[in-house]
Amino acid sequence: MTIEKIISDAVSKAVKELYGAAVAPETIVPQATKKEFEGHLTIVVFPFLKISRKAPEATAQEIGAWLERNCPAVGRYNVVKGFLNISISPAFWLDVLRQIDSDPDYGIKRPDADSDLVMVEYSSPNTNKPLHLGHVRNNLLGYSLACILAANGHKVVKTNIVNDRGIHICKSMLAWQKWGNGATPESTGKKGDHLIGDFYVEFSKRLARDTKEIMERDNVDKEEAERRSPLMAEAREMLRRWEAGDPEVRALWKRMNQWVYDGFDVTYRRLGVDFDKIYYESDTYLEGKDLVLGGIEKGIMYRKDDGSVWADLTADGLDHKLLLRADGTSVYMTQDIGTAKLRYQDFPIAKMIYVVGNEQNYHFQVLSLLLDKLGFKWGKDLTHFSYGMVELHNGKMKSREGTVVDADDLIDAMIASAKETAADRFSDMTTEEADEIARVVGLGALKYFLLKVDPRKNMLFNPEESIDFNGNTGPFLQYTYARIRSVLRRAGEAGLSRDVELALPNEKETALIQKLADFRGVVAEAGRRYSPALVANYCYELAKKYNQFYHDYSILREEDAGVRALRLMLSDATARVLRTGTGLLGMEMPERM
RNA sequence: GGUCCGUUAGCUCAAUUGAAUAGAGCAUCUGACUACGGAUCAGAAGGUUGCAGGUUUGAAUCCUGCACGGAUCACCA
Repeated sequence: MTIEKIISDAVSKAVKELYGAAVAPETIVPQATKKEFEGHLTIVVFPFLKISRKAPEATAQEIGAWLERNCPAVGRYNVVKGFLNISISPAFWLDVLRQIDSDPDYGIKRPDADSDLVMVEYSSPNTNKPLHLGHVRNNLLGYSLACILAANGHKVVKTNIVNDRGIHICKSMLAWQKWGNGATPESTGKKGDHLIGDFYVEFSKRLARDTKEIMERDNVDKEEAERRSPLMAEAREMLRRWEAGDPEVRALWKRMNQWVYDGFDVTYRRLGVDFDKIYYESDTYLEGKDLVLGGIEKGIMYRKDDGSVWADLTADGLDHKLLLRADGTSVYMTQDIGTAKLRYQDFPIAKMIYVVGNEQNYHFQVLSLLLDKLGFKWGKDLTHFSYGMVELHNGKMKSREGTVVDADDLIDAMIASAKETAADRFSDMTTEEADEIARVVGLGALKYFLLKVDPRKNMLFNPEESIDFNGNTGPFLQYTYARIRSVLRRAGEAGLSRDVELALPNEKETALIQKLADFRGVVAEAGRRYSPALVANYCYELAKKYNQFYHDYSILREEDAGVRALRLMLSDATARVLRTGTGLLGMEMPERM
C-alpha cells in the first residue's frame, strides 16, 4: 500500500462522509507538495466543489480536519486556496523506509505464470554496414524498455529482425567479389561488419561516378542514369540469382553475413544489449504473400490489371498501399506482415512494440491497420515506439552524407574520454581495475545521455557534456552510488550497527524517504508510458537529493546511534534504488570509482 | 500540396498527461572547506512556454488558425 493510495482512499471516504456523495477516484491524485509550502502531499480540491457546494478553502479545511481526526498517517495539514497540503507523521515515514529496506526488489514487480507477454522488437540492422549512432539510440531504448516492462510484471521477449537480403546486400557482395582480392576479417584484421561496410561504400562511390558519367553522356536524370549503370545491372543480376537459390551466390552471402553477425555480436555485447529471438528477413520475406492473397478473398485487398496487389486505406484516411508487385514479389510491408504471422505462431503475444525511427511513422500506421484487418488481435494496438534522430553538435549524421558516427568508434571514444577525465582518480588502481571503471563510466555516460531525453524528439548528443561528473549525467549517478557504497563499507569496518532503535526522521530525511518511496510509482508510470526518460530523470533527482542530504550530515561521526542508524539505512536504500533504477536503463554501477 | 511529429532560459533538457510563483544541469556571477570521497554544497541572475484566438475555477499541456523546423506520401528497406 503506497502512501498516495492511503491518502486518496482516506480523502474519498472523507468526501463521502462529509458531503454524502462519492467522488470519482481518478480525480483524487495526491501529488508532492511544492517546496515553498509546508507538507508532503497535496490534494487539489477543485474537483470536489460541485459535491461540497462550498468555497475551495472551506472544502479543503473540512476535508483536512476530517483526515487529521480519522487518518493516522496524517500529522498536520494546511490550506492554501484550493490546495490541501498534508504532512505525514514522522513515525509513518519511518515505516515507509523500513518497508523499502526490507524489500530487496523494491519497485519491481516480477512476472508470474499469468503475466501477459510483450514482444519488443529493436535494433533491426542491415547486414551491409556497421551499426551507427542512430542504432545506438535504438538499441538502448529497446533494451531499457524491455527492462522496464519486465519490472512491471510482464513477460518480455526481446526480438531483432535482421535485414539480411536485398539489393543493398548484393552491392556489398559484388564489390567484394570485384575488388576485394579475397579479403577476410582475419586477413585484414578488420571487424567483419566494418569490412563489409567498406565494400558497400566502395560500391556506392563507383556507382556515383558511373552515374555521373552516364548523366552527362546520355543527358538523362540521376534515377535513369543509375538504372542504366552496368554496376547496377550486375547487382540486380546477383539479387536474381540469390532469389533463384544459386548455390554460389548463396554461399558467398552466407559467408559474408556471418562476418557481419560476428561483428554485430561484439558491438551488442559492448553495449550490453541482447535478444531472446532473432528473425532473419531471408526466412520471413516470403511469408506475408499468402496472407495478402487471402486478403483479396476477404475483400481487404484488390488486384490491379497489371497483377499487382493493393490495399485501399482511403476509408481510414490513408492512401492506397502496394503489397505485391506486378511480378509477384513482396515489398517491405508484406514482409512485416509475414514476420508478424511467424511471431504470432511462435509466441502468445499480448502486445507488440516496435522500436523504430520516426521516419517510419506512416509505415506502422499502415501496418497496424492491415494486421487488424487481417485478424491479428494485437494489430490494432501495436505500439510503434517512435524515436527521433540523434545529431552531433557539429552536424547531422546521415549515412548518405558519409558523416556517420560509427557505434564502435563512439564507444571507444567514450571509454577513452572517461579514462582521461578520471585519470587522477585511477592512480591508485591496477590497470585492469582502471580500465574496467573507465568502460563502465564511459558507457554509463553514453547510455544515460541518450536515454534521459524524450524519445520522440530529435536530440543533440554532446559527448563532452555527457561525461561530465556533475550535472544531469550518468557519471554523476555512478559517482554518487560509489560514494555511498564507500560510506557503507567504512561503517561496516567500524562495526557501526544499524541494529538499534531508529530515530524519527527530521524534515530533510523525510524528504529523501519520500523520494525513495516515489520509485515504485515511477517504475509503474514508466511502464505505462514506455518511458526510460522518466526513470532516468527520477534517478538524477534522487542522487541530487541524496547529495544535499549527505553534505549536511556527518553520518559516520554522528554520536546518536539511532540517528546514525537511520542515516545509514537511508544511504543503503538510496544506493539500492539507484542501482535498480539505473539497471532499468542498462547502466552498471561501480562499487568504487 | 496531404498526413504525422516537434517548437519551453544563452545552450542541453524536465515538468509524474489540466493545478499553486514553469524546474534542473551547463555556461556566468557571489559565497562555503583540515574534507565520513569537494568529482561537493548554498545563493544570484537568466522566461510573454513560436504567434493569435478559444474552452476551463485553473493551460506549456486540450481545441482552432497561423509561422518556423523535421519526417513521410516509392513496384526502396
